[in-house]
Amino acid sequence: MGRSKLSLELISKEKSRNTTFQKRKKGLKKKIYEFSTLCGVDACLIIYGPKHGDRPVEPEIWPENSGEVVRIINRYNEHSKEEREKRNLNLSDFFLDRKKKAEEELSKLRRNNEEAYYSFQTGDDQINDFKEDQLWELVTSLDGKLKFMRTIIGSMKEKQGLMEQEAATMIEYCSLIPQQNQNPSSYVPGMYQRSMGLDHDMHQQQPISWVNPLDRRFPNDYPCDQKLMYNPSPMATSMNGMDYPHTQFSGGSSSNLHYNCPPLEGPANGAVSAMSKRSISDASFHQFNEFYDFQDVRMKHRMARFYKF
Amino acid sequence: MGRSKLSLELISKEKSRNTTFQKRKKGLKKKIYEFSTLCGVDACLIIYGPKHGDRPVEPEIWPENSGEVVRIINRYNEHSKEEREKRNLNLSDFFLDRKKKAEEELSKLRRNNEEAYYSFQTGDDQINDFKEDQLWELVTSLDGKLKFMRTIIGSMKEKQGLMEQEAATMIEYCSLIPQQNQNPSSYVPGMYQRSMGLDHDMHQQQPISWVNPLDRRFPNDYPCDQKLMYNPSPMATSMNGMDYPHTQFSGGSSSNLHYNCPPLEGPANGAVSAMSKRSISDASFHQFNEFYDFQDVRMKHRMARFYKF
DNA sequence: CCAATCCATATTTGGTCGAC
DNA sequence: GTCGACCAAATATGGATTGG
Repeated sequence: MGRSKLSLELISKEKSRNTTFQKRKKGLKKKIYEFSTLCGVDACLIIYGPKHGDRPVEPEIWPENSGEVVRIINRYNEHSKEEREKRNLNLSDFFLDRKKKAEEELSKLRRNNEEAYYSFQTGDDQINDFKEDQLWELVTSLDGKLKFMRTIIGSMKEKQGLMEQEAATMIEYCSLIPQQNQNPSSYVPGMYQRSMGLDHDMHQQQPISWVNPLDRRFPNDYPCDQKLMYNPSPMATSMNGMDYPHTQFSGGSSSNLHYNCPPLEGPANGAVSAMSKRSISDASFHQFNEFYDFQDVRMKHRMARFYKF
Repeated sequence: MGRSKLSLELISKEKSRNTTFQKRKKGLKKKIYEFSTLCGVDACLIIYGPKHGDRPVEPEIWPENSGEVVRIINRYNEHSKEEREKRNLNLSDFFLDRKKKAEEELSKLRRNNEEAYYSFQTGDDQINDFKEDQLWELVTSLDGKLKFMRTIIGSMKEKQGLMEQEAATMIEYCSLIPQQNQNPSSYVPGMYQRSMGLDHDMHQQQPISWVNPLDRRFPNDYPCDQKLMYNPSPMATSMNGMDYPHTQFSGGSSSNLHYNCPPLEGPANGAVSAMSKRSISDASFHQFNEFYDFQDVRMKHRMARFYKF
């Protein structure tokens, strides 16, 4: 009988496909084992089998020791992160510095979160409970926020010709921020917050104001004209035209349901300086980042641009 | 001459080790390509070559597209995370069922997100841009939300003796939800949203109301007395005392800056039925979950209890 | 030194069959 | 049906050779 020639396309018959899967999987593992042994190199293999209909697919790995796999994956991630950073070398030092600091803070915060998480799981933490109505308020509020954001997004149709390189950089940046944090400096210093319509349990209240899109000034602590100051190739060329997010607040609607975020530090107090808008906390950005799904990814890019880059 | 038999140990001669490395690497990639194609499965390969003395080792991957590799790695990470979480199998069927459904939806949403992400990265998606002031509104709003939540949390001191087992289940549930989603059913059907104090670009507006903590009723579509209805061991025993989150909205403060979330479906329309509160969307929950950090994890637990369990 | 090619043989694997 | 074993063709690949 002998072996028939293979046709390099999906094997149609499920039965023989499964057989081939098993056989070749075995062969593959043997190959990679030999390879790794003979050449003395790190290698790993991840295989997702065809879903067997009922159970969720189990990944098959080589080496069997998943710790090894994680190690190699991390090594890879490290590498690709470095790659990413290398590609970002055409950013100005100004932005690189900001990025670096954010990353440092992030990893610290992540550690904190993990510690909190596990100390909780192991019962080292105390469990507090809350009033139902308060919890429901939160949900309601968040759903409202969501709806609001979607509406805003839906109304945002203007484009600014964001260059692809820039976009890639930003999405990369976003992908560096998969965690929330618990940094108390999560407030916008000196920035009055818009109300969420609930003053329950709030003690500090005062009218809020919001960004008036027509009242803009260029900040003087920020490179308004990137092209002149850095000319960092692709980024810079699309940097102009969006250097005025650091606006003073003024006018705008107000609510009788509100609260304010008192300034924590920084120069701002009362009138909001450009700096205070610049220094909006990482926490906020991270939460922003987490809060919206990929459909809203474009917004993230804009945020990243204003915030970090 | 022909081929000599291999000895399955590190090849000592650097020269021939390198040759073998090159040859077998190629063969391995071919194998995995065939494997993946023939069997139609996800697979990826990471190889670290021997360091060439001078330059840092470059990883070789298959598929060549590093995005694919990242996707598969993430899938693997997701999986191992879920594995870890499956250790808590001592849940009642009631909760297991809910958990399973949530997991399924989640993985679907993740897929969607990943697709969106990569289609974006490869430029298949369009890049839309937004107005700065709108973006800043969002940040401001989110920061305000954060502050609000912290204040609420600070004021929540009552405890209800949440049992540890229950807490573990909930944190597990929460940790299953690391992604946002783009499900349009993210709104609370029939639930009026509290305002965020911004009616810019909003077209549907009407006065909002919010949960009055004093106006509570027990819903009749929800197991008020878990102990009698299910008695699902550890969970149920702590279920009583928090079965009245499904309150009709009434009274409360209102804002002149607001919007509403129109009912999408379900029985609720106008007055909010208990059911409508029950059926608050997963999307909302996920976003809630993402929005707050571990310091606020206790709140998540309560949410999970009201929402899912 | 590297890469491509050749060659002969080592290995892999599709199809089949039998045990369970 | 799942598994392993078997068989023969298909592949992979050490090692030599060739061409830079």
